[in-house]
Amino acid sequence: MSLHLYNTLSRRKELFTPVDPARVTMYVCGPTVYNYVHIGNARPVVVFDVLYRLLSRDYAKVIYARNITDVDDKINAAAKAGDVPITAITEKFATVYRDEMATLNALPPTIEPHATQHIPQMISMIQRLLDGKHAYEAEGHVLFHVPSFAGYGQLSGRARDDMIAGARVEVAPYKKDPADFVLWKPSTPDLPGWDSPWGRGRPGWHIECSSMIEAHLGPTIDIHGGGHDLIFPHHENELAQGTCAHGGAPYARYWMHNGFLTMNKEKMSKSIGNIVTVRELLRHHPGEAIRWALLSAHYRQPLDWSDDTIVQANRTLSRLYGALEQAGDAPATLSEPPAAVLEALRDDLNTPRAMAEISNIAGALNQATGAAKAELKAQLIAAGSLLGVLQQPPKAWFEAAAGRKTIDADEVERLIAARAAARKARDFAGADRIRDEIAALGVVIEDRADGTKWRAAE
RNA sequence: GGCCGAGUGGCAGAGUGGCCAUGCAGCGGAUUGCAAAUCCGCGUACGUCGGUUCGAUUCCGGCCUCGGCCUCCA
Repeated sequence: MSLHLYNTLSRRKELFTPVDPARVTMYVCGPTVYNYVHIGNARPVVVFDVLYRLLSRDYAKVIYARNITDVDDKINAAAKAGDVPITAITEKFATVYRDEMATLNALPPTIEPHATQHIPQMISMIQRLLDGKHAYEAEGHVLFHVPSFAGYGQLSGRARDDMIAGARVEVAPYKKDPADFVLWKPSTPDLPGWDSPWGRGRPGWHIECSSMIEAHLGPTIDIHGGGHDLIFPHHENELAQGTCAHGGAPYARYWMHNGFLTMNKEKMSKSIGNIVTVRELLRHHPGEAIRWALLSAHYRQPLDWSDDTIVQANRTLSRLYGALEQAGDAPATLSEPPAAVLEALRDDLNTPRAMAEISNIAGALNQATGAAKAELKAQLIAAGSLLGVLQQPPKAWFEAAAGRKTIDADEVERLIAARAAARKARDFAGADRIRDEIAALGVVIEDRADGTKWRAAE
């Protein structure tokens, strides 16, 4: 059992060794809850869910935290626009998010900390940064002083001069250094705010994650994950403030970042407007197919999303569920996941390779008989459990597909019975006519040894 | 401009210094009353120009194209 993970910090694959094998810690940046999430937002959730499943196999206790950012200017704007309280926005979308991610078969994280429930911890961390001369107060703001941390820039691989040269925003006049970032900012009376030693205000974005990590996971965590775009500035800043608040102790040992989902080769983003929401996709496709599609490319590679992506994923899953279905009578013995699948995932979460192995198992299962059939079926299910797929009864998969098409099952059954009668009478022309009627209902039938089965056509 | 990543067959997408990826679609065959499902087989795939090598899609260099980050962003 040797897990290798690509570490953004070192820019290479490294053997994973936790600080404490009895308590493995992992933190992934979650959503700011002000709107429905798009399919790109779901990628890290699904990717790190696979990692969580893999770690949970090998370590007795894995603490996985995924935060909810529920204080943010965009939330304030959304509340104002809808003329509703802030919490009406955050509670609604946090619930929607949780439900949607569950539909994608993502296990609930161990902890889902909310930013607003950790204000005292943030104030405490900011105070420590002030005491250590890593931060200063200016015009009601508290800012992290970047030059106070020599290691700044190591995660994103940026030199300070480049950052200053490339800065595309106006530098606030109260900053001692252009790279300094906000830990605490003042709130006007109409905005959410908390009392602090620096007046009524609210936290900056970066300090939220660091404080929640400290509160729930400890000063040094094993794995910190998120989308590629968070490397700079968010994770670079987290790394700086977290390290400085802990007297130089390492903040996170393995930094992992998933690549982007693109739409026509362009980043999917709310500001560009080329987004597809998870909510919309779930109207037409099973969550499991969305999950399969998200895992069909290696997590660090870009993945171009199109209608075809999800259609292909759906068909592939139908083939796999078909293999399980025809093995229906074989008792599913308990099985360890096949070594090849495990090996692929332990090589920096190579999900496409794992999927290729799964396809091979399905092919073997389709041909197997007797004990081999039971064993292969169990292997397929065990392999699927690592990826978070193939865990429902095949029947449920195919019925759900039919359910999305609003098919009259009674009518289909009636026609199948009529066709069976015609076939028995060797009236094949009549049988074929009935099959055309069935096809017209959007149903495909299969004559099998144990009778005629039907499923929804695409 | 700085930093980073990518270019593989009709599509998606792994991987490798010489031999099958895998899936979807297509074609041919087996099977079937006919289908469907399944199985078997098929298709001069590795952006481009050089270099190293007995041999490069894989290593090295140049070039072209595309994308990401540079304080909103998964």
